[in-house]
Amino acid sequence: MATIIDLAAKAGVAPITVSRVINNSGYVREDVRKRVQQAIEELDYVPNALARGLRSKRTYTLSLVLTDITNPFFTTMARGVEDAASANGYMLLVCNTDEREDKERVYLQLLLQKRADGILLVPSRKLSVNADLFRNRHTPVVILDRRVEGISADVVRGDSVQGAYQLGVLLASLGHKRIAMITGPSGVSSSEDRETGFRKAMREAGIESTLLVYNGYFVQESGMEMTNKALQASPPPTAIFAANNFIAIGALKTLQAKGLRVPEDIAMVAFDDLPESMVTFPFLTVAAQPAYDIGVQGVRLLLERLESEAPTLFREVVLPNELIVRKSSGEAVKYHQ
Amino acid sequence: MATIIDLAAKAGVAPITVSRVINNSGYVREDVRKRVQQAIEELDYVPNALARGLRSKRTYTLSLVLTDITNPFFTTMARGVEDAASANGYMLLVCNTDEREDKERVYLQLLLQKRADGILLVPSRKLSVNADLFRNRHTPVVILDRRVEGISADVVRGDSVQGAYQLGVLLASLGHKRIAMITGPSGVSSSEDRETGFRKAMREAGIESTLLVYNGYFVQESGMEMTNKALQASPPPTAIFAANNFIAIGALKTLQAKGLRVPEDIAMVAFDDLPESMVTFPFLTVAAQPAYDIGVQGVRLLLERLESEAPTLFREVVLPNELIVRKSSGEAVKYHQ
DNA sequence: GGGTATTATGATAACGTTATCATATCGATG
DNA sequence: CATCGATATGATAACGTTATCATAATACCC
Repeated sequence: MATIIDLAAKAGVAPITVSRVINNSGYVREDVRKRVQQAIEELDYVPNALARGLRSKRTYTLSLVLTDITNPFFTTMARGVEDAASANGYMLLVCNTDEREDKERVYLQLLLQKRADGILLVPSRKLSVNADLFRNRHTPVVILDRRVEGISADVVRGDSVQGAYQLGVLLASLGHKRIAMITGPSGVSSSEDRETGFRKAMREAGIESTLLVYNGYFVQESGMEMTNKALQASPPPTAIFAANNFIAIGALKTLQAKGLRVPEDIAMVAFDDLPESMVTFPFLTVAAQPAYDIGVQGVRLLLERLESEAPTLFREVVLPNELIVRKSSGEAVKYHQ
Repeated sequence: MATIIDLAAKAGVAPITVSRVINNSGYVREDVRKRVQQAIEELDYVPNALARGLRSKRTYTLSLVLTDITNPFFTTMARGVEDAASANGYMLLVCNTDEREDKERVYLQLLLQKRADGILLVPSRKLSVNADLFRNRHTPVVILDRRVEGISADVVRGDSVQGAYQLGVLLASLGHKRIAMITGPSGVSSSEDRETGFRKAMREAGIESTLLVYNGYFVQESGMEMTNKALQASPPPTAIFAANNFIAIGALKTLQAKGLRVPEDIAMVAFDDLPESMVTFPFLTVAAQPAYDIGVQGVRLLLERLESEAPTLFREVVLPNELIVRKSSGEAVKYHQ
């Protein structure tokens, strides 16, 4: 493969002059530039990003480490990250941790090795065992979607407390007194924050004491299991709050299997909307997070820090959710418990 | 950041010995290995993958260029690629082209610059304007999901002809005589192959002359538009074949908006299943492609070529689809046209 | 026309690692 | 004990690029 040395020989200049042409830096006379560009064409030259990165200490690569690439919420977020990155001349590396801290560690180490200019991370746990990887390193990090302790970084996330609170207020206002919350694991901030917000709404409505809470995982099967358990409670809930989209779909499946209609027999609300393109008949009432925007803002903060326009203190950007009321939350409840 | 030179100084050995420890290559005495490993710990060393790749000409990175990361079919395929890559010690770079050849070109150029060891490509067109990028380069390429002309590469794809044929046979056997096919653009092999397979079934059933064909794009909006047009035909179709999942969802939306019930008023079949985790009540009859497996097989062929166990000739792996009959295709039609 | 700023080009070294070749030690073998 | 293969370590150069510093040519100003 041709190198700038070959190009330099062909164009009759020094390698560094070729470098100047490629990078559009420094001074190059117009006719020299033409000669070099012609040599580039003729030799079918492809710059070696490894050598460039090694010498210049900039790879123009960002990396995104997230927990579940099959979840449309994260796919959308990733799209936001990608668009913002590529608009600024950066490539994006995406890694998937399956919510596992060991995989997270392996990937973060690999990314540090590759000298990505910056990292966007959806941490799998609030208390990260991988926080140590970032100490004494100058690779800047932005935390997305969740809070984490022990990592000095900017944070961009949706307002889980507020979104869950709104959904709770809605259910309470519809007259529900016995509500089940099916959520992710404790130790994950989004899960905990949604519980906090929802509890607050319950407390204000005076029905916190009858609240049923089930902790599981942010996947469909877990949604099914938790729903099964919730339905066995006595008295059973008249409404369910699912803490993310996959849990919600699992719940709907279980309800359908049991012959329970939504919202006639039981009401449902959930966190995270599904993309319009994937749902034939949207009917879940949700707190929709600005997934795409979380990604875009994350890149903005990261690039500011790379170009050292950022303040020394770390920032936390909390974006509001949108409450979308559809069929699944139903009408006001007409009966007593 | 610490380098192997620092480590060497600390451990009292030559840099190359440190390299041997890190790579587990050559001979190193046990006590020396221990000393070096301790130095690695103490200095919190992270190898520089840029320098490694530059010198050794191997980056242990594969890249995947696909057309639509928001489509669960491709997400699943990407999962297969990722799992297979990481199981073999390779990282994965994923790029999204939005079916645009200009974006495809930019990304392929970047990947060549980064010296990815191999590329997995879902080409946006059958006649690729970017084929030239691979000539006289030794970066091996595997084409996924589609056929392409002018690129010397292994190919792994689902059998679009067969899948579409099966769906066509099914609809014909149910008694449909007037069927609309809503598909992607001509010039994309998957789109064309599905038309070929479907037409074959129609021909064999003696109803090719009444077939309605609409070309659009593999996105929801296009599915809506094509369905609208199809319904205006005279006589209107009694069944629709959607050539991918997003087109199908668009069609369902339009049918619902018009108050048409599926399958009672009009039957539907489609290509590509949606993941179980995303659909509450699966009811589309589909030809499901082995998306995950396409990814896995692609990596296998690529790695074989990297380790030069592959034959000189290029291989084409065509995986069968699974016909999943659900509600949307309905019962046998009881009426005449 | 002498001095200064701007434009243009290059020599050299360095980024951090490993390929290649060289050399030394050790144990086993007959 | 001479020989040989296995074990162990290192010196040197190279991968392809750009940072840094130096120098030359040109333009500009009073």
